Amino acid sequence: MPKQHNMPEQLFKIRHSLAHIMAQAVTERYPDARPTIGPPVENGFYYDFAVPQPFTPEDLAAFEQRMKEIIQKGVVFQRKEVSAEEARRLFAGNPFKLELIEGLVSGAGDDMGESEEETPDSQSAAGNSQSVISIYTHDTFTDLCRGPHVASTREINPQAFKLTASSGAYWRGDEHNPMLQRIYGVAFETPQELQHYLQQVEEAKKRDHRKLGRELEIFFFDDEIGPGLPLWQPNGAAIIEELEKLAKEIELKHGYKRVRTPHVTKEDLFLRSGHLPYYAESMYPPMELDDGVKYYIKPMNCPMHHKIFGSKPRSYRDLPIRLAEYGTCYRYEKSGELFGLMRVRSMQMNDAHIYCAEEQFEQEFMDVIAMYLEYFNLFGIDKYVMRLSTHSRKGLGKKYVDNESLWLKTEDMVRRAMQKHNVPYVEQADEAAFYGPKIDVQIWSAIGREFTLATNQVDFAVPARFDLKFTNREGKEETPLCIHRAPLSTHERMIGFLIEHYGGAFPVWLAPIQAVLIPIADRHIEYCQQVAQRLAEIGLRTEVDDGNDRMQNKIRKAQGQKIPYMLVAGDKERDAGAVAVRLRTGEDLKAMPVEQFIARVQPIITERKADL
RNA sequence: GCCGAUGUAGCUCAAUGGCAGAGCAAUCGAUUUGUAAUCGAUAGGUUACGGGUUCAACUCCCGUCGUCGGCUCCA
Repeated sequence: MPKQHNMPEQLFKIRHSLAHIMAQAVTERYPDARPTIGPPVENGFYYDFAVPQPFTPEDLAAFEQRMKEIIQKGVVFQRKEVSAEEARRLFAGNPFKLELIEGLVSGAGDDMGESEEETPDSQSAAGNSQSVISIYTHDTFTDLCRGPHVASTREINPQAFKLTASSGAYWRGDEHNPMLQRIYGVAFETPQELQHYLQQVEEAKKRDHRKLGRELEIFFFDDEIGPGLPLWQPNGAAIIEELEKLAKEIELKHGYKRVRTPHVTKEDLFLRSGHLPYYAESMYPPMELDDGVKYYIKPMNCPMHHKIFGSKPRSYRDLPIRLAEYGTCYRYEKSGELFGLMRVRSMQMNDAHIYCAEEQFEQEFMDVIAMYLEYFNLFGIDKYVMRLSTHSRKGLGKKYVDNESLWLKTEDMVRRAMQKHNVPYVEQADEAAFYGPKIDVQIWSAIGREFTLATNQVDFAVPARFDLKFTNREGKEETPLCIHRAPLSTHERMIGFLIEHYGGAFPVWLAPIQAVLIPIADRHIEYCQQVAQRLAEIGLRTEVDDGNDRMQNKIRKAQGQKIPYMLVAGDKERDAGAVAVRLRTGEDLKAMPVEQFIARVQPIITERKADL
């Protein structure tokens, strides 16, 4: 996603000006530091510096203090337009600024670090010759900048910002470029808004799936097993089972057939698919057998499914053919990219491949979109963005299959299908798969990191590499299109997301433990076990808390585990064949016969309702 | 992979070069309780791992591994 600057004008100016003030503080303390770019961003701002030594936490505290002093002086920001020569002279000691100036001169970009839209054809030369170079000066500091800025630092509340972090960042976001040091700040108009934001961040940390996953005993990582390789505890496995059950039901309804494929395969398969050598760095290294044949652990399932499609002659009458598998894949993600369950090295994908004729494409593609919406509606997921990810011309032959007309054609197919069915989406160039455009569903983790949850991809290239064919109406051989889709993402990312989405309080059908039986005294344990047995008969995941705690503490523990139903049983309930039902919301439904509880719960589970 | 921070009991955290501790969890005992913490006792550690400095290292230094915050990348 590009950085969106849809914040109010004044806030934009405050944040942008704070970035300049920070640059002043930094260059005062470290005259060797070379400021590069420093834009406002969501919730604040950052500035990247080229420095000989990375900043320390003490540096940040000192910068923040100095910034407050500068703000309190009430200095003004002054804009001045300069010629290219003057700009070059002013920033002669700063190669990064000089690069920016050359960019401005050639009309390629600005000091916000944003590249202009990649539309070389439509781009007239108009902006180039007359691009304005402006500088802003406040106090002792002058920066190359488009602006706008506050008129005076009196518009900035010195108590309404905070420097939060420093980290490395590559110049212009390219890992082949030198690494700069970035300082992040958060900033608002008032101290109250800052406090509110900081509190929100604290609240979000409580929903973090890494924290909840441990507390709720859903999954964990172990040093001896390896980074990015989660172990699913019984609670996590219960969630997985439910998701697979859901997927199988829905996919059956949508005409999918289930297949199973091996986890390892000869190198030849991935050479054929084109993943090797291109994708090799994201794959676990091969194992070489005695005869010198290399085998890889699969990073995706598609080539295997292609083989199944190609295993016999296909007629147009057979299409579309939809092959589904919860395939287990392994990807050697770079160590620094791992992130709890959201980014792992072993994963189980809600994968399927749909082979269809071109005239069937729209219906198949939209059926997948409908499936997404069906799932999202079920989970109550509404904070997502559907993104049409398209190719870029400069990536043709490198990141993307080199066939521009097919790209344009398939992108248009997707675009028209989405528009015709009124599904909102945004478009993002240069994010496509190497074999075709796709609809990605973007979501955000509790701490605000963006991920692709589900994906729906067009593949106009790989079926041909596998010589996939069907016989069309005219008796001629034709290559099918392939749709790769994963509406439920991978178990790992989906469950990571769902933990945060529900804050650990899963709907009953997904809850790892659906009801806990709480005996009031030891003499009620046996009765509780009988009830638990009965509940197990209808498929409820139940436990009896026969521990030595008092009932109150058992409730507290169940509450902490976010178990939907707490079923309390004492003398009265035992004698009446009843349980006293307490919901995790705190609501007390009082005693009811066990069969009445079952009658309440069963439809909630089978219909996968959100309520308790 | 890169930059930085960080790693103490299952979990959350103390101990700033001088005997490694607390709360929760666990185990045992007592209690038998009516809707968010009953009481007591016990056990739990080669302070991530490997080197080094020092009379003495959880503490200082170096390396490895993991984790966290970013960058890059992605289901």
